[in-house]
Amino acid sequence: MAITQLVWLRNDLRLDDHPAIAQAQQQGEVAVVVCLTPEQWDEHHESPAKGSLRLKLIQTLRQQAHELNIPCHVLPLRRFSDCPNALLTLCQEQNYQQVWWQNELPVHEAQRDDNTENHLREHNIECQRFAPDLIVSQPVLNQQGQPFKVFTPFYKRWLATLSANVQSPYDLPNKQTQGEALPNEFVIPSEQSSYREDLWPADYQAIREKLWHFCHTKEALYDELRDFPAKPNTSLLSPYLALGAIGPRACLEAIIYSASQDNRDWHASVWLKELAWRDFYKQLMGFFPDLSKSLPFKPETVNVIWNNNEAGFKAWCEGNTGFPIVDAAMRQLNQTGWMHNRLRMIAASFLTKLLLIDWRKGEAYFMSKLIDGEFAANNGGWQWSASTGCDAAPYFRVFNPTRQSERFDPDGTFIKKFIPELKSIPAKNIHNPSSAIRDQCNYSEPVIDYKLARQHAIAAFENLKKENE
DNA sequence: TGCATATTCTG
DNA sequence: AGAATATGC
Repeated sequence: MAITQLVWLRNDLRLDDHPAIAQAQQQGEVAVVVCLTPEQWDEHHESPAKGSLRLKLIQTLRQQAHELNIPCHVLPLRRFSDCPNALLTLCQEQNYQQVWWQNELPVHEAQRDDNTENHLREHNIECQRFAPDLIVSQPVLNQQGQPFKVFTPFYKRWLATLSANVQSPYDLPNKQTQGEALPNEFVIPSEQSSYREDLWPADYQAIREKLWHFCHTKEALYDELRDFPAKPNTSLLSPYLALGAIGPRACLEAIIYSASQDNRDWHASVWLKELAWRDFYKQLMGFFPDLSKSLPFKPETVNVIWNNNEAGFKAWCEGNTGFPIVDAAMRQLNQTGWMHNRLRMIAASFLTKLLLIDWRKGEAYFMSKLIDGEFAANNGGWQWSASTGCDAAPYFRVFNPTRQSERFDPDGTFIKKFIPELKSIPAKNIHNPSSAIRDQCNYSEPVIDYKLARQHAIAAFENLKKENE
C-alpha cells in the first residue's frame, strides 16, 4: 500500500515521543521530511556548532527511519519561504495526501507554517497541525483567559495543568512494510564538524541514557548543586532539547520515575521547573509577536540609551574584560559552544548593566556561538538580564561579578580551567586580582570600574522612569 | 535567580 | 569590630 502521509520534522528531530508521527501512523504508513534552510538559520544567527549537530542528528535519524522502513526525505533549501513549494513538489511526486507537523511559535516560523498550509490546501493536500512541542503544549492562561506575565503564577497553573494530564512518551513508530525504493539520499556534508562530537553525541540511544543517568544521579540534588560551573551537575541536555532530539514527555517520564525511585515528589523537581521556564518563554513568543522582532517586552525600555562601546563589546566577546569569572565564561562559550547557566546570567548582566550595551548584541552573539541556542529561551534570558523582559530582573538588580565569582566558584577551579594565565593564583586573590598580579600574569585590567558602572546602569533606568512620569 | 549601605545586635 | 538585619535602588 502506498504511503500517503508525510510528517514534517523541524526542531523536533526524533522519531519517538512524537505525537504527529504516532498519530499519523495510526492512520497508515508514514514518511518523514526535513527541510534544510541554512540562509534562514544564518539570519537567525544560529551557530555553526548547532548547525552541524543538526546535520549529524538528521543523519542518525535517517538511519533509524530506514531501519523502520520509514522514508526520510531531506530537502536542501535556503529559506523558510522555500518550504511551501518544495513540500508541495515532494507531495506531488510521492503522492502524499496529508502533511503533519507540530507548530512553532516565533513569527517567522508561524508564517512559514501558515504559508505552507495555505499552499498545500490550495492543491488539495491536507495539513494536520499539532500543538507546539512543549511539556504543556496548550496555552497556559490565567482566570481572565490572558497569558501570564509573571513566571511563578504561570508555573503554578502549568504544574496543575500538567498534573491533571501526565502523558507518557509515544513509542517509536512501528516498523513499516518494505515499500518501494526509499528516497534518494541527499548527501549530508560531512566535512564540517564545528563542535565537540565527544561531548554531544548524535546518537539517540546515548542521548536517552544521558537523560536517565542525569535524573537518577543529579536530579535529587539539582537545586543545591546546579549553580557551580566547575561541577558537572546540570543536565547537559539543552542542545538536544533545542533541536528536539529528546521529547518533553520523555523528560517528564524520567523525572517522575527517578523521583518515585527515591521517594521524592516529582512535582517539586527543580529541573522540571527549569523545563517550565522553557515552556514559559516559548509560549510568550506565541502570545507576543514583538518578542520575535527584536523588541523588548516592556515597551518603555526601547528608550534605554545603550552604550555604543565597540571596544567594550569586543573585550566581552573575547573574554578580556579583566573580570575573571566573566572572561572564563566567555572563553568557555567560545571554546566549547556551551556555557553554564549561572555564567550566562553573570555574562549577560555584565554586558547589559555594567557595559550598558544593548541586550540584542549579546543575544545575537550567544546565538552565534551556542550549540544549544534556542530563540525563545535565549531572548527570554537576555531580556530578563537587561530588565526589559517579561518577569525580568528589576532594573536595580546588577550582578557584582566578583561577588558572584566568590559564591559560585569559591576555589577558582572554573576560572583556572579557562584562564590559564591565572592558574597559579590562590583562590583568595583570583576573583579580583590586584594590579600587580594582573601585570605579572599578563591578565587584563578591568574594562570598567564596577562601582561607577553600577551607578550608571541604575541611573539610566531611573532616567527612563522620570521620562515616563 | 542582588547589592550597598545604614542600623542594630553581640561580645 | 564584626555579624546580622533592614531597606532602597
